[in-house]
Amino acid sequence: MPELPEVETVCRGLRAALVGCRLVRVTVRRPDLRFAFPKRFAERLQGRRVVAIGRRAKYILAELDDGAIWMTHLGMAGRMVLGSGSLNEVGLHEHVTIETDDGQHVRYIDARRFGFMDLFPKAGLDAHPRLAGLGLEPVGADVAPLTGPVLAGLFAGRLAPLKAALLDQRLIAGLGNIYACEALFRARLSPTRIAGTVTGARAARLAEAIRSVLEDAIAAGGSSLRDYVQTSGELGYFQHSWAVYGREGEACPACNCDRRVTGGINRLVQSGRSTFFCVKRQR
DNA sequence: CTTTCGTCCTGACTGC
DNA sequence: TGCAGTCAGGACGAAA
Repeated sequence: MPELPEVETVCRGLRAALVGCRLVRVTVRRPDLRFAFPKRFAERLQGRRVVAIGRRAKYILAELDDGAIWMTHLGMAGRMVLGSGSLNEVGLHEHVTIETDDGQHVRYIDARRFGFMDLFPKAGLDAHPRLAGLGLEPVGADVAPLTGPVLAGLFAGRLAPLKAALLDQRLIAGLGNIYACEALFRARLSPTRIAGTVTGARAARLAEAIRSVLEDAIAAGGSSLRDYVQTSGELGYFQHSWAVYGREGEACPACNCDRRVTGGINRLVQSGRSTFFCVKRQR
């Protein structure tokens, strides 16, 4: 489910509901998500008040009143679902349940168990092994804007295909497979182009495309793939705005070329991931 | 150093 | 309808 826009959507839902609340009961049902929970996770979380909730790349970071950070990564299929009232049924794959002092609860549901949680002192935030190597944050009010020259600087000298460079979290943090494809389409750049050749006007187009596709997706509440839902249980709807992702064989929505003219949306596999692109428009 | 590949896990979908 | 095979949003760690 979650790339940056979906994580941001979940973050906003959690922030609105949980900031100011005390976490009065924490139940962990499976100790074996992607990584083991830290020692005494539930006991340490229990009784803490949530001070703030933010996001770095695809990580949800909740600051607690004892100076700790509660980190959640949703992996490929993780969901945070808010509710209130009785908790008589435990859902399938509901690995963590947290109840608050004002009668709400948040359930962490993750069929594939690729997600994980951590709990550590805020002083160690910048040095956290999952965060320390992350690259630029592409959107957000409190980050330096991603510009063409900045992007060109990141890619300078890189021989990797552009698509692979976009997925490299050490360069730009938070882009995933879907939005990397969509950004390349908006920027009219080929996914197979050598990353280091993206300079000048091309870099400016790509920087703008990355920002705009992420912002548009956040505004739409993210993309719903299979069972993705927001914390409220509502569906995001940006998947209807995908121009190329999952559209192999269709005509290009921008130039309308299709297979009869050896164009249209093609699919190829790059470093094990599907890439969708218009062979005519993206160069 | 850079880059690719296999891997973790379950569920949904496709095609026979 | 059943069943085997394929694929999926991420990211780590081994290997080349």
